[in-house]
Amino acid sequence: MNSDKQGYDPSSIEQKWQAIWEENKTFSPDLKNAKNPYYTLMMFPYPSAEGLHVGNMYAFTGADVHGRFMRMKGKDVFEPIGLDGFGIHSENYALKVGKHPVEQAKVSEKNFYRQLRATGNAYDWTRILETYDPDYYRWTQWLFVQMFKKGLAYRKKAQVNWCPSDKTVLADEQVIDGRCERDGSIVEKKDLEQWFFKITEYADALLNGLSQIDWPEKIKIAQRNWIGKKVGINIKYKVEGHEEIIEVFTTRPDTNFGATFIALAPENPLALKLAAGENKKDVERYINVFKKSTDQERKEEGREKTGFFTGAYAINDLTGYKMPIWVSDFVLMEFGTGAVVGVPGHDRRDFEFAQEFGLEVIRVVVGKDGDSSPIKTVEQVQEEEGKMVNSDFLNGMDVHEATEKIMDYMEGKGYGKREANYHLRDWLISRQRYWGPPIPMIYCSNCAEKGKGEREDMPGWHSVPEDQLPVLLPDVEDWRPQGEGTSPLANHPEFYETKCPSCGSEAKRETDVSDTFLDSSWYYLRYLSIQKDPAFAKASAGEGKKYEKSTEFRSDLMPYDIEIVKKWCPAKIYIGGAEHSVLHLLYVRFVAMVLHDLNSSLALPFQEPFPKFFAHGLIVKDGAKMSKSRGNVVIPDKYIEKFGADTVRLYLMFLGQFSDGGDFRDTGIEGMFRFVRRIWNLFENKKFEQVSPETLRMINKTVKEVTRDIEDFSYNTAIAKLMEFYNFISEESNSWSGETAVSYLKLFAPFAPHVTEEIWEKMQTVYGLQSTAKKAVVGSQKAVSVHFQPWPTFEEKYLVQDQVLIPIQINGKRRGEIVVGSEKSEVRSWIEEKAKEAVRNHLEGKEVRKVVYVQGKIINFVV
RNA sequence: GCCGGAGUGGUGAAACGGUAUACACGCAGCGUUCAGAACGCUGUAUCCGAAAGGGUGUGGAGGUUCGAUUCCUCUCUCCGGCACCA
Repeated sequence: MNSDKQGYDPSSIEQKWQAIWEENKTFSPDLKNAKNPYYTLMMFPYPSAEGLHVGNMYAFTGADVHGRFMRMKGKDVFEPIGLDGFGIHSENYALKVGKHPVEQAKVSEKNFYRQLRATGNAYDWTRILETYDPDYYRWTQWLFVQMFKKGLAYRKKAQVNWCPSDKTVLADEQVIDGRCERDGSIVEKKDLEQWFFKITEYADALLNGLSQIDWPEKIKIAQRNWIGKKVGINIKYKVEGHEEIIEVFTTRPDTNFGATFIALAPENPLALKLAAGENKKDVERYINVFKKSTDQERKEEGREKTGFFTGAYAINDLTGYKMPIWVSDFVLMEFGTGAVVGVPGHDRRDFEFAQEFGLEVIRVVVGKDGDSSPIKTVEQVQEEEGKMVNSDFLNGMDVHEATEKIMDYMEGKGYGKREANYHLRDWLISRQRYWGPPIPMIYCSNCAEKGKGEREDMPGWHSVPEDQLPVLLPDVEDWRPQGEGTSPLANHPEFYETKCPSCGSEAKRETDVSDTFLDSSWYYLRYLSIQKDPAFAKASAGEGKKYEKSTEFRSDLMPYDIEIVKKWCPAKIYIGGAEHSVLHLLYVRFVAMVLHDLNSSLALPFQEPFPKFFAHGLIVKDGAKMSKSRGNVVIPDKYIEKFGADTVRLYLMFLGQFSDGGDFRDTGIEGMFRFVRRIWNLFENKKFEQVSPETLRMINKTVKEVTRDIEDFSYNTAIAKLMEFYNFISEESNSWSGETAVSYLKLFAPFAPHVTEEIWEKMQTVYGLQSTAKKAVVGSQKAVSVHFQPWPTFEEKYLVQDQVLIPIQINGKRRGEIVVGSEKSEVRSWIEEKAKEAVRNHLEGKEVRKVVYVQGKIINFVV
């Protein structure tokens, strides 16, 4: 082989093509007229920290390969990108580097877009968006207003999660093991009045929708668990000597004949009401200690049960048993009714509690082990299936049957009512921070006094009229978090002082901002609706009236172009990380469902925005997720500079399965660079000739396999097959034709878009292959690009080999092989004879009892 | 504790129930070179053997099958998610 090595210069090639693509709007589809819309969406990045890291690049490249492939398959691919730049991530980074978030956003934006351009992804650069752009967050606020108008946004004083270092409240989804999702500080409880979204109203819809979408099972399971629907019964118990009724939720009413106590959550108001005399003091003290504790302390592993007796008793109607009523912190106020009925024989926690305080244990179920003795140890606690005992009319039934029977019975007697409970809580949406969209609400005390308001159930509250949006985030100097349960904006009368939209009197704006996850809950709709046409911009600035006459969509009047949305949505594929399984991926579904239920022309025609989701793997470094605090963030820039984006893309995609991710190390990246350069040299040096049958077979095989692998997101094996073809064709003795070269180049194009584009161009001008290159018309420009060429096809007839290798096994062990003409492989008896001969020495003295022959594949002798 | 996923060469990793280790990295030898870099060629699971050849091998133990990395049961280890949710 010729050892020419100077030719390939990635940086000049890549810069050249990135500029050409962007200038010609090569990858900006005509959203209105596209014939085969294919919306491929990638989760947009948080542009915080020091820049795009290789983990981001890995994810984005994988998504881009898919998009490029679909484009060559004839789809009009829309592949947008933007920045999720509002929110605590970015603000915390600004805090760290001591810069104003507005300033930092400008720096990050520039840097991220530079990096994103350098990766060579086929983004539509005419439709980028940033969540902190008033043109965007205006509509995030609009979304909030819709939530309010539909009764889905409300205020509630509640004990909420408070992160002391971020100095804001957090949603349940953002608390992991009692710690803040972002910085790991222990979350405290705080009584604050906050804005919530009623995601619980969509709990069943969110649950049921899961069965209709093509998502990884583990994400569906995570969402199912998070929603946590439990079907059971609310049972009412009378309290001896009191008017009060205690209501408990249970999924195991079948065991109710074994109920021996009641436990109340410390927050349950009944606890203090029922406690009397000496007991009252203890209960009060217990509740006070509880209030000061953190969730972390309360839920600590293996902690002994604590609690106090209130002195009161509830009556179990089934048995007449006087159940002592206790208060204990193992009972959660947020779940069910904040009270449980204790059946210590058949619930571990109840047993532990009963042991601690000497309460009676009654067995009512006998399990598989047949143990029917009194339950004395934790190991004996019977939580599984079994047969009922000591339970009157339930005796002998299995637990499932008994559960239905007893619920029917209780409902009939009026003791209780069937009920479903959910783990899912309403979405706490307000944040006491600066860097987010101000919540577009106004509170008027004048209206409040009169009991008036936009909504009957929320006197005094009005949403900001839609034509007054956005409520601009003011550029203030004291933007740092306060820590007093208010946002920095609460110090700015010039921001919050306003007039009531209803009565006109002095009123106050909400000063909290909304959660970052609201920003990202609808961005896919805005991508489709961005208008950056200069004529339009002028018109919307009041300098022209051209647009007013038309009924066309205007991005300054509407959040999204519903006609375009109908054409392109739901997105064909959504690609992103699985770490958002119960955060973003739940919220985005919820918001789509709400928008689907809008009572306006903007109502979405679908409920599930992403019928197909692909979860890419995570790139870690030294076994740990990349993060600034660990100091293991790898930025791709220096690798791109040294080897070119094509090499880095290939290298990342070759690491392993796209769904697996992996540990990043740069050993081997040079090997990939050598491969790209070899391809370059191959096209420079190898002459096109008559194609041989072997080459024809090889290229057809490669087309077949690479196509299948890309369809399966098995990029690493696709690249391996491209290498195999190279190894084959680089042999001096194997010739190729221009047509073969074209096919090969196309297969390579999604992975290495720049070098293939350069070679493609040369093939037309220098190598004189004009005829094979079809011109692609893109936008208003004519672009001749390999990325718009039809994907190569293969024909089965070329895949047939005239010689086949048949391995010979004896008792399943490989002992030899024969090479036969493929037409001969059909003749079983002949193959059998040949094979026997080939492994004669192994068969000597043995009796062949059975022969298994899989035509053209393998032959096995059983001896 | 519960629910997922994964354990294959020195390394990243391949294998519709049919030749285990494709492809690459690394390493070794050779060629090219004054020399190095780069490039090219050859070899590279492991054990016995000079070789031919043979034995053993996909975390471990069983099972189904003519044949198992692949399917089933049990078990160990690692990684992710959830967790005092009644």
